[in-house]
Amino acid sequence: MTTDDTPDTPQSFRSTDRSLPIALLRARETVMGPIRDMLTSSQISEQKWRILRVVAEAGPMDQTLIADRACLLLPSLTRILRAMESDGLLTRVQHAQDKRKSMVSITPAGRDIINMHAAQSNAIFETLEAKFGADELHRLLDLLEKLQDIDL
Amino acid sequence: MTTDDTPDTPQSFRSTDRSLPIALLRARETVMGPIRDMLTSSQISEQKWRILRVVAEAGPMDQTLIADRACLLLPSLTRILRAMESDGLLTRVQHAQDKRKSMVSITPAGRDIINMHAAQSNAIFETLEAKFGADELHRLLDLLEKLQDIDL
DNA sequence: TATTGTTATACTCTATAACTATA
DNA sequence: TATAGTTATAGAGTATAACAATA
Repeated sequence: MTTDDTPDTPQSFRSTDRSLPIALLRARETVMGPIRDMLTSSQISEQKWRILRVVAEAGPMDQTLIADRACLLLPSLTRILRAMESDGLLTRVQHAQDKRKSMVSITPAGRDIINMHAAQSNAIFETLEAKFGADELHRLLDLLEKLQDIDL
Repeated sequence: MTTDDTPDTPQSFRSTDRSLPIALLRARETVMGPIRDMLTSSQISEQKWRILRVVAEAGPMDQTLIADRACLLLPSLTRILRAMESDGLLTRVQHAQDKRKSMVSITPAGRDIINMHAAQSNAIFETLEAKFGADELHRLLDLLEKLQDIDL
């Protein structure tokens, strides 16, 4: 067939640069480079780092909320929290009213991990601000914050 | 000590909403929700989907470049490409000049997978455009594209 | 009945190093 | 010597379902 309504190579897709999931992933890989170097030195995985940041920020919270804020599934979180509790970075106590829940808090040792990386983490952010542009960086963060709340 | 220059709970970190790696991850999770539903129905992993998109877009390319564009490590890529080749979605041929390289191309069957999801994928994008705002979505994509190229 | 969290299981991806072959 | 890709291996995360305790 020389005439064909369904060509083999249709122009039906955006370039991957304009694919939001791929663009978000590539951008994240760029930013995570120096963060990974930082975390490798203290044997903390990216997931544990997110959990520490989330719990340090919002105080005692239940696991369903941690899973949501740190982008982890509950079964993964169960395993990771068990390890972090046994390393003394977090504590879990049963909720007084709703005994199904366990409330997770950060310990001083957990906070030490965060403080230990505060200077380096802020330096990475400042470098990014300088190279990317402070205005654009904050505009990007605004847009990402808004995107998180879209219901698809 | 009642006076202490290094408080236990220093305000030294941005909120996680303003942490670029976490914000990028949360935003991506939001967008990936419907995409995951779509891919589950055809048994294609996110990684395979990225590889198909990248290779379909740029034609025959070597594996190091695919790894870069699809955000995968070479050892992971080796395994995934072996499976995809055996499923008939891609072909690999040794580069004529540089015999260390193997050039990867998409097959008609691979392109079928892409075409099969084109309508649904575009519908997801259009929903997003409607809910998020077309202008802001394109501004976000511009910023992400710029961020990918920052050297940290 | 629904929700919170755990366990079980199979699979996949990650990360690193060591290796082959080619340049 | 350096690069492209493979293999090996250990570890970690993902995804789903089934389950116990509690609401």
